[in-house]
Amino acid sequence: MKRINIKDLARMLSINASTVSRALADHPDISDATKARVHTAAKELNYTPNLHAKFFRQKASGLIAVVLPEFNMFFIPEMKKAINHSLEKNGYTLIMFFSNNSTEKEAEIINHCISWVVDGVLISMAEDTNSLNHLNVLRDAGIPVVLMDKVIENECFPTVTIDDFTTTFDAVSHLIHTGCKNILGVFGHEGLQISKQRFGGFIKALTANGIHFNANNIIYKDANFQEKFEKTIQEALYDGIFFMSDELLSVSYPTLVQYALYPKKLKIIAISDGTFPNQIYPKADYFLHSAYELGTVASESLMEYIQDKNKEVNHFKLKTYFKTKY
Amino acid sequence: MKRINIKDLARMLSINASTVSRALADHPDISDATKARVHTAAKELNYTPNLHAKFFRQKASGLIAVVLPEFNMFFIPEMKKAINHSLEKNGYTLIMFFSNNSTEKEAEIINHCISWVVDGVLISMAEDTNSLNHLNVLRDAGIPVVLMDKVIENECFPTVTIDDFTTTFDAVSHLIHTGCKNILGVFGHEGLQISKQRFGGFIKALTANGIHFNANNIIYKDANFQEKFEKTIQEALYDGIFFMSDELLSVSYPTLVQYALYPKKLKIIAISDGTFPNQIYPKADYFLHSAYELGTVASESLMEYIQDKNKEVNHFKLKTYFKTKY
DNA sequence: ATCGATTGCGCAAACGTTTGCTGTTGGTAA
DNA sequence: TTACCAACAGCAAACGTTTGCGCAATCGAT
Repeated sequence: MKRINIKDLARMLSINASTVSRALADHPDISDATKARVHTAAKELNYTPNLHAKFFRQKASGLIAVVLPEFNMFFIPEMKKAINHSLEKNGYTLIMFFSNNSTEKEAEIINHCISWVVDGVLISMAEDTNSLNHLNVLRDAGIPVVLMDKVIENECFPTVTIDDFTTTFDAVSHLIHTGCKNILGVFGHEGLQISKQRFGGFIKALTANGIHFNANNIIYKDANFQEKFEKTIQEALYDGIFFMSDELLSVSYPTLVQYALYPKKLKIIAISDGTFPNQIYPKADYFLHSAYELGTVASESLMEYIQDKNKEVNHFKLKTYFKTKY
Repeated sequence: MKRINIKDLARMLSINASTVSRALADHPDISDATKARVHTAAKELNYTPNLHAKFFRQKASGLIAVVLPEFNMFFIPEMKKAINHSLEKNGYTLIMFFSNNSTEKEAEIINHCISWVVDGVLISMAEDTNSLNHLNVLRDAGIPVVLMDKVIENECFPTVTIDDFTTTFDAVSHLIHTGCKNILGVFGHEGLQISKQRFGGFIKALTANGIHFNANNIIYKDANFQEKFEKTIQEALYDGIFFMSDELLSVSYPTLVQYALYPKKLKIIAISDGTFPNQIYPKADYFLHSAYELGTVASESLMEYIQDKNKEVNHFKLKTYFKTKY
């Protein structure tokens, strides 16, 4: 069945296409009577606008691209909800892209964003991305960008993150203050800036409390993390473990229970949005890194940059909250 | 900075826009020399095509819409990966929409798909959707649709699911054969067809094994599921629990451990893609409902319907596999 | 040398929508 | 009455890309 368009409607109502367009857009130039006629006809004939034609003509799409390293089960769903909520409120539509933690793919996607004529971009960087040069095309095209969560500190693009250093410092200090002396820090991909920041906080917490740090105190995520983790916890007698993320906690947890370490023999604390710590028992302590809050702040911030293209670049650090069981 | 388009390129190279277009598309009519000139110029000047103009002109977008009830942490990420993988292989691009389990929103999205000029739709229905009438607009527009996972059985639209009845029957039978006599079945939203199907298999398994069924043997998910579950497991002495999904297992699990029921006092089995059962210890038994396989089959099936619009409607039931710990 | 086929490119229309401008009414104030 | 303004709707161009068609030049076979 042929798809019906504005011209068809116009012909059938014996009015001009421009009138139909304006009527559908509730333009003040059009009388209520005409608007009513148009709307009923549109409903009747099941008219659906062609968005590509619309975006094409308007030279704007109302689309906001969200570029993420992976479609992770943790963090991402909540963050996406938050972003979507605040975008919809402002009349924008979200469109998601995944880089699969590949810098090249990330660069491709960014060019793709221009092809999509997006009005703004929210991005969380891939693991091994260590430069922001591939974002310059967006700046050149006048498309605002906000980096979030997995970012690279810089002068050009605004960022929204948690205070990685301080949060980790606080989390590890908490372990120490509750009696832990031999702490293992479990970190994400070594190249990530957030890993480095959090590692910094980790070290600082140890040294500030007079605990000597050595290589046994730390493990990074890599291809065969599970085995490495299993080996590690058998080698030394840890009394506390810090997990940099929900994901790391979730893959490590079964091993901890299997070796009867948790909850009896050691304490754990994580930086987490609270998902996994509440899916186990006893529930784990964590510093709440709210995915929802991060998504909200990042997208609202982006809205501001869209409205005021000259708004000065700033860097937002979200607060984190200590959450304990019960 | 002004965005550069095909006409700009054409002007600068003193050739026609159509030649540029064909050169970029690697059309055989264009000489290799010209193609080279065009490509280098395009790269040089950072040309990015305007997709909306392209899709608009072509009257096709290469877009496949995936409509899902929610951005769940279970199942969805894997399924999305599978779909994306097979779509990209075929030159299509995935675009996701979420209905938030609202039938109205679902209908909205479906109209939106037409506006997006998508070439096909993969859809998993919202909880309370009980008719497929809102899909007719797609059929009228000649856009192929494949229902997956959370479907409604029908004659018009192809479906891809697991064999809910049999899988549940097998899962519950497994509990019984390993000695369980008082089994609780935990099901999703009561309105969902998959809940009904799985419930059917549940009953059948009980009665086939001479176990009398009563209201205490079953609990459906609703707003305050957690409390209901907690109350339920205290009231009767279950020796086995069947969970219809990963999600239900994950929200129930802490309670089971808290009351020291799992793993000592009862067995559990779930229909799951294996995520959560492997995030706990001891790992839970489950019937593998492979999200990846479902995504793959559904999208490949959709490709076929796109290629052959007259392909007969069929209903695919995926096999499930029993998975035990270790 | 002739004819037909092929190669390489240009011309112009078309896709559906929006929007600046123009024009026609009818009403109101001077 | 004249002049002006508001309300409403039509005209036509424009957005960037693709594509059917046409045409000239070149090639190969006879």
